[in-house]
Amino acid sequence: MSVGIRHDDLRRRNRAMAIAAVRRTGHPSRTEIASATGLSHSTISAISADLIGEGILAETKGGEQAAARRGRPQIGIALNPKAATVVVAVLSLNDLSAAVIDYAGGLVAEEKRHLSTRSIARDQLVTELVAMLTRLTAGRAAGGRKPLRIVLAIQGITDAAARIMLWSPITPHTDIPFADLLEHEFAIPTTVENDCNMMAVALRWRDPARYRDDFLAILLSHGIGMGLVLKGELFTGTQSSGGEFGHMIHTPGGALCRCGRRGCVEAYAGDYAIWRNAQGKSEFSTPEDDVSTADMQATAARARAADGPERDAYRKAGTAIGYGIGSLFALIDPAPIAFIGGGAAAFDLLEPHIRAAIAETAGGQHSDAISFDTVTDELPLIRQGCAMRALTFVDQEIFAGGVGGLEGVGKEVA
Amino acid sequence: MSVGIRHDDLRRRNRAMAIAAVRRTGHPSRTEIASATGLSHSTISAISADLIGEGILAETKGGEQAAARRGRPQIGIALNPKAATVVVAVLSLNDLSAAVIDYAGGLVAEEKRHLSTRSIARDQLVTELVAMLTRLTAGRAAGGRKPLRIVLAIQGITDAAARIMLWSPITPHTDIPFADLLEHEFAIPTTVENDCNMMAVALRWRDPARYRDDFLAILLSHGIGMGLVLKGELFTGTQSSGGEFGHMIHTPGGALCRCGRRGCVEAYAGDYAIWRNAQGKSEFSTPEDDVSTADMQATAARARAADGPERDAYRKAGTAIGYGIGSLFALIDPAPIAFIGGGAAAFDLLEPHIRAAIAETAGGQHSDAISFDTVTDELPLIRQGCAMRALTFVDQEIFAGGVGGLEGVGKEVA
DNA sequence: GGACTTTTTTCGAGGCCCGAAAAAATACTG
DNA sequence: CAGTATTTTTTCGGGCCTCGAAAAAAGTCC
Repeated sequence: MSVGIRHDDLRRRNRAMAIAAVRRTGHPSRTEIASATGLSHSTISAISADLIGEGILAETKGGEQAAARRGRPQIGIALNPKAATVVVAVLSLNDLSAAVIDYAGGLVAEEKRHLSTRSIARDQLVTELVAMLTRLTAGRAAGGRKPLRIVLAIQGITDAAARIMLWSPITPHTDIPFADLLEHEFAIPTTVENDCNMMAVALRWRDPARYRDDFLAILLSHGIGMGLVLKGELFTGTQSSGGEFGHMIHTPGGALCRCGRRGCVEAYAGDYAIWRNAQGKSEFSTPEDDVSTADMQATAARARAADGPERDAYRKAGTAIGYGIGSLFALIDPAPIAFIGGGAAAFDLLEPHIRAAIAETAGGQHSDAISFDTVTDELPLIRQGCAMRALTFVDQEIFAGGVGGLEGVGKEVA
Repeated sequence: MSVGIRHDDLRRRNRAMAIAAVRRTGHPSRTEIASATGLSHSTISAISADLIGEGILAETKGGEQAAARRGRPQIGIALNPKAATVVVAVLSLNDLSAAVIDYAGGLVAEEKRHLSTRSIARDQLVTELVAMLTRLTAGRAAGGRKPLRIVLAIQGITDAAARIMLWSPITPHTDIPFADLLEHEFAIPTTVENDCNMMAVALRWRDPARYRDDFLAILLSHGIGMGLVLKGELFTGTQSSGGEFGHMIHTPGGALCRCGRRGCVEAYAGDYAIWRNAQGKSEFSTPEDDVSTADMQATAARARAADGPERDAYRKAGTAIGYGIGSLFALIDPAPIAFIGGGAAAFDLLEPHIRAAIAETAGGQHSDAISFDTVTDELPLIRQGCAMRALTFVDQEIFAGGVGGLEGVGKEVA
């Protein structure tokens, strides 16, 4: 149950609003913040004076002046990059990458390396992650302050509290409590997020005009994932990170899915499924562990060249995706979609069948109006999503609270 | 974008919290309200003094004393039934019913009548509704105050703003702006809600222990509907009342649905679909407009008696529902389900197949743990849901604002 | 250089919530 | 039965916070 608003919450919330307005807008003037938040000029004046005093925000000296208008010029206010840093890490199939990001979202340092995630031991996986984060933060800890947040994105399912990786296709190990492990190691608040959810978060920051309140980010790669934003909020399941679009049932009793069940969308549209169909193997044969990008590109090329089993495989994939989207649209109404990942490179092969299938469903009446978009490289998107997630946490949970920024952290160090 | 908290919003919100606590709890003491809302005793004391002074709440004189404990006895605070009335109306196939409800949720007056909704003219439909509401409110307007809210529940789809009936199976007419029509007629704020959503709302009030944050209410009748509560909030589509569970696709290209598409869950599990299969007709034959309750009962009886086409029809229905639920659970994780309506009377015939299908899906791992519940008579549930919806609107939008209750309304009349 | 315009800050007023203390109302106890 | 203990409710003063109005600041325009 939601709880009453204490008097001290008031300032906290309004500070959070002001910070959020700055993060969204870039370098708004006080007047702009006031109108964005609906608060009075005097309140914004007081709050921004505090935030600047605490080193969280900073006035943009000079900068590119807006067209010199009559009247006192506006003073831009921006995030102070030095106010904090956060750490993001992305764990995907056979790859681990991480970065340190400053408070304004700028890259401070990054590292990326190969890791045989499918064969590595459980402890070793954690150790490698800890080691990378240690390397990234070690040099910087001396010069500055400890990062205020770690966000780890993984392909797979997490619990609703974003603390435990419940299951992932990239490793046989399950129920790894990454958040606890990293918090114990670094004493920095940590969450574990689903990669597709982070893609959705990133899209919202990248293109707020297009991806505002309601949209889907669908990952087309070895498996099928989805991040869903509804009414401006990331949609998650009740107990898990949720949104397992790839495991909606397309055909009861149908093709064998990597998850062991039958007829999932993924069992038709995942890389392994397209590959399986293109190779003319039985739909019930065991899925490949991995299909190389080169193989998928070759398959797509053959599908484009001639009407053979490859083209048919993409037809089946598009149909499964389309019906899945149709069923989803029956529940949430149509919304714009971004297709992301390697599979999006073959989107030309999928799109007609996706549209045809959607047209057969409840979302179909506006089938033409549904707009698609593709992004082939998912990693930057995931990383950006993690960064924004981490930073908004710092904004709202730490800096909104008052003791924060350079001052507060400085004291802590002393 | 969410907006800053103005100073005057504070009291408004905390008043709303206090009222909500009373509505949930029945007749809590000030101390209980304080702990429920997290506000201090002094604040609650002030707020409840105001609310009592305005005639919104009232101390429960005497009443059944809680086990006499040491110390000053708690004074129960309850909703003042006379503080307001609301009007609820339910429009379903061939039936129109309406009621006036007092502020404490008690029935003041009701009326119910037959209406040939499928053949009636558009204007006539509205006229009949207006006439019934006029009759119900007329006598009372003299003695008291005008109702503060009208909530109309319909089978079918509304827009997200709950103002327009976009489509309904009970009438060929579409896009009827009921909210505007009734507001114009009565000058009372009105919303139009989906019947299944109201069932879900009602379940939450009836049995909060079982139906708290996440659950489904599935209507099994001529068509299939769903109300969905996620994270304590009614889930609606982005553009419509949403949650068209019955039109998720069960089998691409499958049985002909009433909606004109193929393979929807409803095309297997709606009364008309069960009837069609039981009669041995083609899955592609045009659905009956209506199947009588008696016919459905007879069909169920035959299905129970012998393994024939009737039993098979229920098997297909249960399978479709189960796979639909499975796909839904892939998105939202498993949650308790209430099956409501005439179809729930044959739930014994459906349940094994529903469970078997769910077990084949992503929600399957906990298939046994998913608990089902049935309610055969939907109308009281819909009406209660409407009443609670209307009353909580009055609580939060009117009475929380200060000028309200007997006083304020009295002034208005004067 | 003065008038005008727009942004930002300052200041006093009004509200609201909180904690502590007081008041109220009842049970317990000898 | 009177006094004590206990629990609930109210009262009161203090501290914040937001707001509107007015003042100050910092330019452009003529």
